[in-house]
Amino acid sequence: VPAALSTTSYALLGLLVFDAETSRHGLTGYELKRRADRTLRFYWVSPAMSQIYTELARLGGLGLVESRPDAASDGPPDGDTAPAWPDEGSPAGTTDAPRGRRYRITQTGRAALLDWLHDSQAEFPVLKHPVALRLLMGQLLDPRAVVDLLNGYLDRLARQRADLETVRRRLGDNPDVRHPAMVADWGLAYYDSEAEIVRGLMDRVKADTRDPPD
Amino acid sequence: VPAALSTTSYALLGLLVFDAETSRHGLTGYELKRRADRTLRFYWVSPAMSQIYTELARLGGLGLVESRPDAASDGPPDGDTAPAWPDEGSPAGTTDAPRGRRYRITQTGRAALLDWLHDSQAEFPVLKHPVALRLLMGQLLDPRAVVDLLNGYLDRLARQRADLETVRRRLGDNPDVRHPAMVADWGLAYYDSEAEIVRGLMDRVKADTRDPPD
DNA sequence: TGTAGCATGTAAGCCGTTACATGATTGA
DNA sequence: TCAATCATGTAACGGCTTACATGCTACA
Repeated sequence: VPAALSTTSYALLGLLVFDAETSRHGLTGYELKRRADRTLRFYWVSPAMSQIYTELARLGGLGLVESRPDAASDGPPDGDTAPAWPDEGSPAGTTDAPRGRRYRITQTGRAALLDWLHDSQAEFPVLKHPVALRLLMGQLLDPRAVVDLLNGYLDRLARQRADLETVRRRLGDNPDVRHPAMVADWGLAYYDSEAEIVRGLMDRVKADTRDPPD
Repeated sequence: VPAALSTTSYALLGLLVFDAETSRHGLTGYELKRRADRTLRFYWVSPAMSQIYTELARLGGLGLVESRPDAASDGPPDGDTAPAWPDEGSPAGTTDAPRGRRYRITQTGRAALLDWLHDSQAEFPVLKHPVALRLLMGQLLDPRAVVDLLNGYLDRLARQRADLETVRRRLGDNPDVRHPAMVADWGLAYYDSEAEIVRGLMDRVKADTRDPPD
């Protein structure tokens, strides 16, 4: 029954849940950031490092995540024997100089995430589209500048799509990541549609240039 | 050569430019808000009233907009005779109780907007998509809940599309608003594509439910 | 030896929201 | 006369970014 969290908090909890299902050590803030860069950024945002740490501190305060000093950074790749979750106060003498902290979602955190997934009406997406915004004022520009604007966008779009494609390939058809794969496909289809629309708009601009020179 | 402005500032300047080309009185903060609600919100955001006023004050301070007290609120619809831009210090005695302020873009403002349109590389759009974010964690949910989520989104999408369609209709094929019309068409195509993608995803979720029950 | 990556944090500040306060005008 | 709309603003605060500060490890 925690106080209201931001959507970004839940997004991070989501990343931690995924990790919990595939490993036992938890994630450092740094790793969390990289995961956010890999997937979250396409559908939400990838928070700044500094925000990740503040967020982690907040979630920790609420008991939604727990953290331990990271002593076990790459010991031998033992299957089972190593302590997966070392205790806070490590036995006296072992000054292992822990290099960081590893965070795991707690049961409470899991419950909070589930609550959010269930009873919160998902808000309508917010799109901040600088290209569309500029096109809106296209009559202030030379048609060539408008075409350049749209071409620039197509380039970025292609690069973004390629990045997402890489992510998608890594997911493969593993049923464990069926939903992430669906969302990646969504993103790819979105980029494709966007590119097609923009190409259409470019044609329109070019046609307007030939026919009625304003 | 003004200090850096936020994109939202330029968006408001854009609305003021449009107004300047079709009227001579300028806009009140309130009217600006309504225009933002009509178009800006689909591709950017519609700022809160309070922000519009603060933004207007800032732009005024930079000399990018000018404002006058609003005395001429709907006099007779005279074509030409009425003073379109009353002086600040109105003649002594006329205590017309100006109900507000009307803002117009200045030449400097226009130049700043043009500069921005020309030499700023348009950033890549930012999409904050709560539905995609939730779908990402779909394995934590009952497939039925996932379908509900997507259905809810389809509903909202249809409503949003209808709103934008209304806007689009008003623009018609008037060449003066060719670019706003293009952007509206872009939005409509985007909503259509989004709906199609989501329907596809729903089918996938349903198929997954029938075949491998996880 | 130095650069890149790993790792964590604090401080300042911007952008934007909600809540609050105020008051005039219009029309049912 | 009451509600809705027009109209303008201030205050508090949340979320997030950039800039800054620190230090370790791996490797070329």
